[in-house]
Amino acid sequence: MVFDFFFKSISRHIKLTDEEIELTKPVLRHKKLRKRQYLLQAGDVCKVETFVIKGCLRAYTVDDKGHEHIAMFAIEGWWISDFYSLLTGSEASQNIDALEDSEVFCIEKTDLENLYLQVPKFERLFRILLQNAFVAHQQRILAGISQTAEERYKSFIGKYPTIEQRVPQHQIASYLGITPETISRIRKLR
Amino acid sequence: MVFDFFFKSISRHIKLTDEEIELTKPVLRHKKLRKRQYLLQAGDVCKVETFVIKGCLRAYTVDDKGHEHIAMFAIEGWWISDFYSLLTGSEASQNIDALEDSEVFCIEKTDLENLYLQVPKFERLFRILLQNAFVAHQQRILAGISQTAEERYKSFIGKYPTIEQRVPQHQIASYLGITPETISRIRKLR
DNA sequence: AAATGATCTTGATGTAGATCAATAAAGTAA
DNA sequence: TTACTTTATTGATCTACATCAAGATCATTT
Repeated sequence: MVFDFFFKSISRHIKLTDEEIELTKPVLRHKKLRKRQYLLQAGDVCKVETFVIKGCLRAYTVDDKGHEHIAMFAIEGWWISDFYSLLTGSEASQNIDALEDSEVFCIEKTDLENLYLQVPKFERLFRILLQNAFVAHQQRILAGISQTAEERYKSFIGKYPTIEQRVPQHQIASYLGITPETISRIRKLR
Repeated sequence: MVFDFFFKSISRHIKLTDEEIELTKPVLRHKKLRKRQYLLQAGDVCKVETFVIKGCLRAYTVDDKGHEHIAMFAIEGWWISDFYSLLTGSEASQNIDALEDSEVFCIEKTDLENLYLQVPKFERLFRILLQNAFVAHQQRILAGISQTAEERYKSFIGKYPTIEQRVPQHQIASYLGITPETISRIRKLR
């Protein structure tokens, strides 16, 4: 059953009763995405928070020179959205698309807000997830301002070996703020 | 009264009843810091989340070459801690100190966790603050991987004019991941 | 008031990593 | 099977920014 992975995932942080599980199911919209398919395009408004059941997605901006800059990857068990757009209702600056054939659950913003009230444990869940994101973000920022390209690349591999194996190197380059050529050269020297 | 600024600040996000305010007051430990005084030193465990009433603090790491890298500033109304250390109880990698004579409220981790249960609105408050931090962090990350030193500096000035006026330029350089010399040169060309 | 330290500026030089370009290899589609 | 696209590699060159060093200005302490 598609729900199983979702509830097993969140059980790491909150324990739901059977009734709470039943309250939650209706707000989860199951969706399949083919490789390269957009979940969100810059300029549209991001209406949903998305949980990845299977596959791999990315959120990224495109600058005026046409270069992509990856804000985040999301694999099984992770959440993804253009959070600013979702929060404020403004146009998304980020695109989100699938790097592999994927399956996700989408939750409408309003449904999520109702869920916070009906099942306050979700308020706790998202606080915890946001706490973890805070730490990860801060480490990424500090890495960006204090480490060399090589250090950041090696640390990425150490932290996210799964992602490194699944996504093309130039995507990782774009996440780290370096060029694919530089990654290639780092790899050559062992 | 020192409490006033605190409750006025958080009222932007949550409305507390008088009873809830009285429940909250006892966990706020008022503290004065002199310029350069440490609130936390790397290696110690961060036990408190801190609200800035007055003044300006910074959280930063020091690398093996002795260079400082500023994770965040905090002025009036902002919160600061080594969040990873606070969360996990591990040794702090960050130092926190005062850039000006300052006044703060410290909340013990355990007190905060009790507060989440006694006054669930605090769960909501911190979820909201963490949401805002998420957005700010992501913007800072994308700036770091997609913009030049000049673009990041100008955008910093636009976003945090107060901090730019209060804090020495080399601190801002250290926050942006550039050298003080480069900032000086950027400023010279208008 | 003198002394010490912090901050900012300016110039000379060095370098990590970007850019550009060409090729090869691997995937995917017709 | 061929054709087309995506991905990775390698070399040559360029540049944004760091590093090093010296001097000037400003603030803080005694």
